[in-house]
Amino acid sequence: MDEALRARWLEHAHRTLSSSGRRAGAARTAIIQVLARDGQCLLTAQELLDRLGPRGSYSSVYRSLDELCSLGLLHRMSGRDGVARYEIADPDRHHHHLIDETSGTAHPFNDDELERVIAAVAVRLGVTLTGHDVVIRGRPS
Amino acid sequence: MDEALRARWLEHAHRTLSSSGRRAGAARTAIIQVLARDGQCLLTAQELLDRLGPRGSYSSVYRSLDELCSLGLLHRMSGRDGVARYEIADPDRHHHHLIDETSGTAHPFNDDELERVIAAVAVRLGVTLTGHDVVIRGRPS
DNA sequence: TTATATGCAAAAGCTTTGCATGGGT
DNA sequence: ACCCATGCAAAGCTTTTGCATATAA
Repeated sequence: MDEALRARWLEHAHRTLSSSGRRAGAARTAIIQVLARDGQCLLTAQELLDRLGPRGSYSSVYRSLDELCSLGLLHRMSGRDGVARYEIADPDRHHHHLIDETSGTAHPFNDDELERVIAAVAVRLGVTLTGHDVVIRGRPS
Repeated sequence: MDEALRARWLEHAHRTLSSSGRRAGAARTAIIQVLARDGQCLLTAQELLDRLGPRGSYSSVYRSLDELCSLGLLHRMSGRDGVARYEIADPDRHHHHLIDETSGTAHPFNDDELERVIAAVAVRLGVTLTGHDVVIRGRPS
C-alpha cells in the first residue's frame, strides 16, 4: 500500500544494518527487499522463504529475521498456532490485529483511543511502556 | 489466590467434561487438579507435566489441554518464544498481561476502561467480539 | 462388555546450530 | 587478507499421532 513507507523502511534497514557492522550478502539483501514489499503484516518465515525462491535458505532467513528483530527493525509475534510471524516495525504507523474467526484471516487496524488507554494503564501499573500488542477476535456482525 | 474460584472451576470442568461424554481417567483428573491450583496464569505444558510427576505423560497432557480448550475451559496463548501457555478460563474474572522486560515475568491485570474501548473498537470494525488479548511490555518506572 | 483414556515411542513441524565454503569491505 | 555471510545438513524442541494396553461406565 504505502510505497513511500516501504522505501523509507528499506533505506532505514540498510543503514542500520551496515552501521551495526554487518555485511550485505545476497540473501539478506533479498530478504529485506521481500520484507519491505510483503512484510507489512504477519509474514511467516516459510512464506518469506517461498517468496525468496533460490535466493535464500532456512539459515539465512532465520538468522536475518533474528538480526532484524534485535535491531528493532522487525516485530516478531506468534499466532495461536505457535508459528512465528513477522512484520516491519514502523515507529509512526503501528497497528493491531483483528482476527476474523470465520475465515481465520488477520486484518490490521489502529485506534487512537486504544493507544491512549494503554498508555494510561501503563502509568497506573507503574511501568514505562516498551511495547504492546492487542489481538481482537470476532465475527462479522 | 481465590480459593472459591478454583473450586468453582474444578467443579465446572468436571461437569462439562462428563456431560460431553468423556470419561474421567487418572491422568486427566490429576491434570485438572493441577490446573485449578496453578493454572491461573500462563502455565506451559512442560511445567504442568513437571508438576504431575508420574501421574501424567506428554500424550495425556497435550490431549487434555486440547480438550479443555475446545470446551472453553482453558485459554491457550503463545508467548513470544513460541511456547504455548495455558490458563483457566473464568468468564467473570478475565485478565490481561503485563510483561516486565527487566525480569521477563508476567503479571496479570485488568482495566475496565480498556475493556470498554475494546468493545467500542469491535463495534467500529463491524464485528461481534469473541475474544481479545492485550499484552503490555514495560520496565518499572 | 465396549468404547474411551493412557503411555510409550516414533513422527512431524518449526527453528537453531556446526561447519565448510563463498563473498564483502 | 580478513572476517562475515551463506547453505547444507544435522540437531533441538515443542507438539502430535499410532498403537497396544488398561480402565471407566
